[in-house]
Amino acid sequence: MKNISKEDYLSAIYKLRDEAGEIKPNLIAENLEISPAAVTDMLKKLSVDGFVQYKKYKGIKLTSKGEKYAVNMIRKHRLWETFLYKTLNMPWEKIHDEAEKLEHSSSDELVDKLEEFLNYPKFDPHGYPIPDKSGLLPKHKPVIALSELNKNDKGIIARISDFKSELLLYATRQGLTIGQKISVKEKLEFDGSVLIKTSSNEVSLSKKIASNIFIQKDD
Amino acid sequence: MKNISKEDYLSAIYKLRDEAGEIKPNLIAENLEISPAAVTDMLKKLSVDGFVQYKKYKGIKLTSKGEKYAVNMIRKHRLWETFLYKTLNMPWEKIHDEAEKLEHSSSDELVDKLEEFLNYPKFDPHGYPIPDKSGLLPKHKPVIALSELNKNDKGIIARISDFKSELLLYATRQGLTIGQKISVKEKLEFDGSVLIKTSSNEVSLSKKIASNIFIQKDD
DNA sequence: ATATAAATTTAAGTGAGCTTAAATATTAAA
DNA sequence: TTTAATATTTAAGCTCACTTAAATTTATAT
Repeated sequence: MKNISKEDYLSAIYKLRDEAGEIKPNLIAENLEISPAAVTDMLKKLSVDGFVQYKKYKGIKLTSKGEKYAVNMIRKHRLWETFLYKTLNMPWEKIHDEAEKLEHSSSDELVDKLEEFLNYPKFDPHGYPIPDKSGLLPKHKPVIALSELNKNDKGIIARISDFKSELLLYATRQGLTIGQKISVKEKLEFDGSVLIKTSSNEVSLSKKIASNIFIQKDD
Repeated sequence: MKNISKEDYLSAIYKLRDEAGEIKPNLIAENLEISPAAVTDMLKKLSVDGFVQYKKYKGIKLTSKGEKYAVNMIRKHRLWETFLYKTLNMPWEKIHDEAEKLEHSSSDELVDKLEEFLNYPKFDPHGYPIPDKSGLLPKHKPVIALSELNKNDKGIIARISDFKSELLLYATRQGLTIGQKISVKEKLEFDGSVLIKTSSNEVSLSKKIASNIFIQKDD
């Protein structure tokens, strides 16, 4: 039995909205690896507590209270990731899970001090923007999933989804890192997989993998 | 309803043995601020899991498995305290509670890296020894509670109990810090309170407070 | 438009870790 | 050594965040 807290629901909703746009209970369930029924349960509570707007079978939306709460969790998460990676030199693919735990165990005051110590970083090691104390995200150029690029498009890798360490390990082994220049050599209609060229070699990626790698496109 | 985990029980038992010698269920209950009945409950579980030796109405003892576990938690706690104090400059009296949360949310691997980053500190900010990776405590001169000293005894403050932030704040305001030289000017039979002299001034302390300050005595 | 599939909610039930109140064992005092 | 006080354990019950299974609503495909 997992013991996912309200905090996790709020972060998950926040992130899913960013990625998927609309938020469905099933998506949350998948994301947190719990049953859909548990999600329904919790949505009712979050609604009563004023964190989400929720109508049965209808949409889910963070209230401004919920939004604030979620952004703060995300902030903690990304600052901890940065600390683990930059300061402690922990491996890329392990910091997400570790930060996931730490974010629930640190006060705002602690995290503010941590931010100061890290010298106010703007992006975490996976390329995600870090909200500041007041919840504002740093300005950054728009990014687009690699799976959405077309043949001959070029750009640099700006972000790689961090929720699956397997993906990160794989990316590293293929030489795909944040900041790396890439171009799309080919895109298969058949299964949506793409062949891309990095500075050092060529890599073929499935559509699913490509959809978790985000590019800052050259214009 | 508090959600104290097994980890807390084991740390508490470990610390109480160090301080009080014998371990009574009631003491654990007080320490964790839960009912004695909850302690009985948990002791049974810890016993089944092989962390403590426990016989109804008889003593409580950590098994070597429980001991190992507890020392590891203490290690995490003290390293986090050191980090919060030295690296993040958090105030003395706040780091205990903060570390209490972090210790449950960090893997052994993370804490080993943290130790390395901190350059293998031997004592935490309150003067407690930090166990190394294999569970060994650094060698250190014996300490004795200030309440046990007699008139004209001299020594230096080696350790101050960290479980009550109020005590730490008070100590700081009185100029009592780790490493400070002190001597006992007077000790009242009446209530056990002591009058001590520091480098800068004279302070009167109740017996209770004096029993939470530990001295490395001059011989 | 209707049948089928998929998503969501409801209902009933579980285990962990607590609570209070009552019962029992141990310790201390008369 | 009996009695009273204190400590500990048992018993019953609560809440939380889950689960599975069944019921219901919504979406999709023919």
